[in-house]
Amino acid sequence: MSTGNISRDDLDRTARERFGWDGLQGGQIEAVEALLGGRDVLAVMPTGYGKSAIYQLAAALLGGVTVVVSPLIALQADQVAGLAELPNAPAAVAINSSLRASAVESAWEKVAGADGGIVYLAPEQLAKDETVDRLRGLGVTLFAVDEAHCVTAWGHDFRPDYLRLGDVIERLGHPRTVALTATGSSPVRRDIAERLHLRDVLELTRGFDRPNLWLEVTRHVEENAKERAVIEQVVELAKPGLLYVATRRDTERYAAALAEKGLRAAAYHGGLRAADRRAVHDDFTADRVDVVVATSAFGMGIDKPNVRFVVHAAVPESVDEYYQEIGRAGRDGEPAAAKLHYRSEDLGLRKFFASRTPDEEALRRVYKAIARADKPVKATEISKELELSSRTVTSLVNALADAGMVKADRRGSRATTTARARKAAAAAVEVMEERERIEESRLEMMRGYAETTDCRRIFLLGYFGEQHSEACGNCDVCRRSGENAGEASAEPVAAVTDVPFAPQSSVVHKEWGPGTVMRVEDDRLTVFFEHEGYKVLSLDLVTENKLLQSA
DNA sequence: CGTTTCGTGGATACCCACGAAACGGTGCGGTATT
Repeated sequence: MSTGNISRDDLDRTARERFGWDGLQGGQIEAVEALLGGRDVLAVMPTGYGKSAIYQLAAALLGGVTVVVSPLIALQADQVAGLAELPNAPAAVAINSSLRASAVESAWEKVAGADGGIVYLAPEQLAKDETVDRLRGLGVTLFAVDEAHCVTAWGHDFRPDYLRLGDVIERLGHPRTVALTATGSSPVRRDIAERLHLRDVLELTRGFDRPNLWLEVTRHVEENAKERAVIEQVVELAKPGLLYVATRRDTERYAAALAEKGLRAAAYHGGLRAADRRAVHDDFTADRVDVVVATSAFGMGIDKPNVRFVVHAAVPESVDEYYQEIGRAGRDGEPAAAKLHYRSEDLGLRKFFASRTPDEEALRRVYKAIARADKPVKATEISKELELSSRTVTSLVNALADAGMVKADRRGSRATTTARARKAAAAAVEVMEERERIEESRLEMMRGYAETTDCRRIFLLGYFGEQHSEACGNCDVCRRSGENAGEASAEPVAAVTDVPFAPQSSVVHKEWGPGTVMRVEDDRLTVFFEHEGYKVLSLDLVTENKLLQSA
């Protein structure tokens, strides 16, 4: 099929005739046009905005084989089922470990047909040479990465195959690539674009501000008092809603407490059996429960319009994650509440999850084991030989790879330098420490949100690189300042002008190196430094000591 | 980093105080076992 001269009418017609969609939104049209024109696309749009339509429509117009990388097998199954119901949508299959060998064969045959089709794969499938070779044989016309923030959030030691998607894209001859996510601050977006090796990328951000969400933070000193307040609040709020907690045990505890108050409450976490998870998901979708009490496992693929609240009993790991989680409320545009219960002690658990205390000794041993072999060494071999857990080895190998000391793929790891073990380990330690600094700075920004004395929406949008100067009037801070002024409307914050460093501009710090200005206030700057993470700088000190140069 | 659980010592209180140790999130795939 021709890719050069497709008009918007053609797009609309295809959307209607093949998918049964009534109309396309602005960002969707631009994204599809860019893909047809051969550009890569990074689309940042909320769930429910129609991100999947972008690659589905492009797949139909381009023909051939489209690969969709998606993190959860359950989501893939839903997408495949959804496409199967449409009159003339492309053939779609999901290939994963639940299929028998014969089912895998017939799935491949289905997309190898004349019109091609869509193959949903988890990144782990693409880590196998067999899968990549097969795709190369078929010829991939479009590569889509759904929930693309997983590349940064999950790649380093949890699901390392995310980090290797960039290489997979290269090995497939770099077909046009689209990355889709519902949230992502600009450092996250940049990381996605870099890790996936996106080229000539069109970045589209749509539907970011959510003015119908009421934003509120309640601070607590005592854990018990916090728990009581959370339960009382959830009982009061209009249903249905979501309560996010920090641990699996808390999901059970809070759900039991809410049930005792007469609510239909269900606990949800990653440790539940697949069937139970599915049941909670379905019950929530069908309004058979009032509240789901969940860890961060609950959320992806939830597209429910009438969620009236998202309450957090503890802080999540970053503002990126927080925004993603509260974004599940009020999709219907009606008023909804995003309420955070904050104890500074709760940051401790997140700090623990972010900690990556590098073991230099273990790094040296791992590097030696890789360097002395004359062929690639697998993580499991290293793990056995050195009596380290495979998780530990994976994380150490990834650090060595990020430091440029080894090259890792599915066959195993090879040394790429002749550096001595001591030097290689030191470089990897530096990488791990840098990652920990960045993670902790992201957490510090979450503290910043919880403790801010300014309009919460200005803070959130500023974190995502959108400079707003007018207070929103729909958060607890604005309401309080409105009351103090004896006025209904909040005091507008003075617009910041005449600042030498504009938001999103690139700068270089004397000590911390390159960074991007995220937010400008009248007396301070928030800058994201590539190797340090977020830092808040006093504007006076920056000016006096010439700490920052424009880059 | 903070909270909960466990073990011990000392006490005789219908077990308490204290310190050490354990635990804490996100999912894929493939193999072994019913």
